[in-house]
Amino acid sequence: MDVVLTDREATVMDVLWERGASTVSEVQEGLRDRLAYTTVLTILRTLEQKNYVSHLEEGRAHRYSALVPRDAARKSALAALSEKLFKGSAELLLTHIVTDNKLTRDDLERMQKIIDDRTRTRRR
Amino acid sequence: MDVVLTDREATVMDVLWERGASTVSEVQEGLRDRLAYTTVLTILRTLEQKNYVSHLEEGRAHRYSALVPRDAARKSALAALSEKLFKGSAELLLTHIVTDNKLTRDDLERMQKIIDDRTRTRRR
DNA sequence: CGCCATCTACTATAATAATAGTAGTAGATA
DNA sequence: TATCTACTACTATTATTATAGTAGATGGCG
Repeated sequence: MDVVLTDREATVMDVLWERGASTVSEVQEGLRDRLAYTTVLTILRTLEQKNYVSHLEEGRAHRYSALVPRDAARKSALAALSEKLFKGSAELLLTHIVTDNKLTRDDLERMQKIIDDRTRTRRR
Repeated sequence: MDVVLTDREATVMDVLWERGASTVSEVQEGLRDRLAYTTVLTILRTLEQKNYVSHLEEGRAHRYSALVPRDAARKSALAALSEKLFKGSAELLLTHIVTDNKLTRDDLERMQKIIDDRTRTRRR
């Protein structure tokens, strides 16, 4: 499943992923930027149209919940970026991450471990 | 410097990065998708307006060249994605890459080596 | 030297994103 | 029960993206 989110949509999905099913007001409160109530509602509608969220009636209000898992969104976005600027190569992408000068030796060691673990649990 | 490219813009920049300075026709030929000449021109204009490319007159034609290096675009895009879906964490991002099931053991080992090398040449 | 092909400049259009206002409804409350 | 207020539905606006057409200029060729 391909999950394509705009920046703003991602921030809204984040609220749903973090808090779970939420009403429009709750999402609005959960956002860092102060957006109009109707703006938040519009975004949720768009997301619903894309089938990324659904809602249940709850009294007069609607309670929205994420239909797509965060990981799916992450995976899609990574794949898209890799295609767009890294010739579809995960390795090239990783190389860019690890050659980032902001990373400390500690960061690198933790990354090392992440790959280590993965290599060990990998079946082939 | 922040380099934000749309998908299509990225494919055009790719041609410039690969072939070096090119005329509109050359870019058009270098693109996988067959776009109208004027479409390619329009995209180059947009990129010029964003200061990502510049051009020199060459006879009646213009020869466009990239002003931003590919690495800068990659870095910007990675940072943006990390912010958007990975809470700004490079590690989280990396974790997602390496847990991708499409990666073979070989891929992982090469990644391992990339980090190894980086760790060794790292000053702190 | 006149015409044609090639180029740029300008304009256009449909789609999507980001943001929000207005109208109308229905539950809660005084 | 009448009113207020929170909530959704619908509409609107501005910006950007993606794509391309038309007009006008110009250089090369026959």
